[in-house]
Amino acid sequence: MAGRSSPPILTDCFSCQARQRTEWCVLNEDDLKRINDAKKSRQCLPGEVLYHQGDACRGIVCIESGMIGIRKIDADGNSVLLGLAYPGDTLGYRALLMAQDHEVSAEVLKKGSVCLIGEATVRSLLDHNPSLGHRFLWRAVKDLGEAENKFLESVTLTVRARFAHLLLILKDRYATDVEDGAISLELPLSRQDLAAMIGIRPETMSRTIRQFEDDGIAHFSGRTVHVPRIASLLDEFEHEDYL
Amino acid sequence: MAGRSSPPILTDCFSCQARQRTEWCVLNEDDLKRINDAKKSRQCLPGEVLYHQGDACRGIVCIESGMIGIRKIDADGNSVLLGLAYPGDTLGYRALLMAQDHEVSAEVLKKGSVCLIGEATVRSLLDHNPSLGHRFLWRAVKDLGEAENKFLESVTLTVRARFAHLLLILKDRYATDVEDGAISLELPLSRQDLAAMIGIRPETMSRTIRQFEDDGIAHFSGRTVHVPRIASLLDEFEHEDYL
DNA sequence: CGCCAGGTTGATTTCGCTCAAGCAATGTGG
DNA sequence: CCACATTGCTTGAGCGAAATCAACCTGGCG
Repeated sequence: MAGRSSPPILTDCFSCQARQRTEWCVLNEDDLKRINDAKKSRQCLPGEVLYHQGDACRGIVCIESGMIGIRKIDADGNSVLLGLAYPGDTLGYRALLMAQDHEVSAEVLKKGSVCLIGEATVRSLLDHNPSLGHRFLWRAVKDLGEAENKFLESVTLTVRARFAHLLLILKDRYATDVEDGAISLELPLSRQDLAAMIGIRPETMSRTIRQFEDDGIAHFSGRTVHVPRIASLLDEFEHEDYL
Repeated sequence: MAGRSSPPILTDCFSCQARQRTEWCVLNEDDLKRINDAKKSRQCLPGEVLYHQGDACRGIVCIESGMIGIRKIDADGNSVLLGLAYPGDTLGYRALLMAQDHEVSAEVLKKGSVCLIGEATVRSLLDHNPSLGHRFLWRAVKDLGEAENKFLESVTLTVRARFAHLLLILKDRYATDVEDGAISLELPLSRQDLAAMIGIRPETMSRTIRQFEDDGIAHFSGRTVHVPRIASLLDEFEHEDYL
């Protein structure tokens, strides 16, 4: 499914809606022009892989629209979704900075468009614009904190608790409808991808969803979830065992 | 055990052995003088806590000698050792950059000396010396990669495999004696801290060590370990199930 | 229509946690 | 100096959560 190359499109950094949210918002007119000239935009479709784990890093990817999944696969073929990336996020900066191959894959989950910016351009901008480096530093530090939390959770919390937490996180972005304590959300992910996000097997995901149904914590129908009481998710998440 | 404040000592950044390995190696004479004047050095003893999870961040800590453990504790009291820090490592930069409280504790594991550098000094140096920011960026990106690997391992590998990997990592620093495939190492950690590093219970650590003994993979006596064949550790680590 | 990927469900197993006891080394106060 | 806590480590018994193996059931899609 991957690899069918999509048509290039015309996008303009100056009018890019996502730019405000990116690390690039600190660029001045000149720098913005440089990046605008150097970048290549293109559409991308679900299933497409922007870069594979192990690929040489040729530059970075800036998401204008759509959704990208960051996936990591170990030697035994276990696949884990390390995170989701949205418009304004910049991908691949880590491999670029470490000057090594990509350690993760970036896979399109929802159709959208991305811009590719070559290694040389990025390096030159970084060298000559300190505040750009600061933004990336800030970003890396934030990601680092989240990664450490995930490790902590994976070794201390049960699957139920981790799934509850995942739903709480997805809520912030996907809650379509909120009324005093009750929410409903449209998940952007398949069941297997949900499973991959908390590092469990698809079967276990199914069963955990079943449990939440039976316990009245949430109702699942396709990719839409209805949670009558957000508080119950919080209970599951933090109140591991309330005795 | 914590909190008995140790005597300040005199240390000079210019002659600091650890500096070559730090982010600060990019400082010029002037900056080095500023940091040298602003810093406060002191000895620290095992058990002492340099800063607690939840403390406000007042600056950063630079390790001149000794060993520091980075610990994170969740709401239920589960303690995990996220990493070890050595001479040349700089701690607390994350809380400082994010301008928030420390998310982890830094606990002295081996006697040594550290330098404390105030928030204002660090910020001013960062603002006015771009390459310092680049060094920290590089460092954060490296830590991020490691953190993600730990998450991946925790959800895919067995305890045996994770422990084998931990030994392989400790080997690089603590292998006291190597002869064609056989090594012996002096662990810097108690059993419970070893357990905390891979997110398991002390009892499980005991049993895993027992297994390694029984399988002839390693021999443990106190804190010294003898591994007749390093290859067997590698097998445990990557060859999860070879059938 | 057959095929296949995604999802659910059931039966079974296994790995690691919990609870509990015991033990050696160390410390501590009378 | 001994009686005693205390702390770190080990071991056992039992349990429970999640993985594994396997069947089956959809809903697209050629």
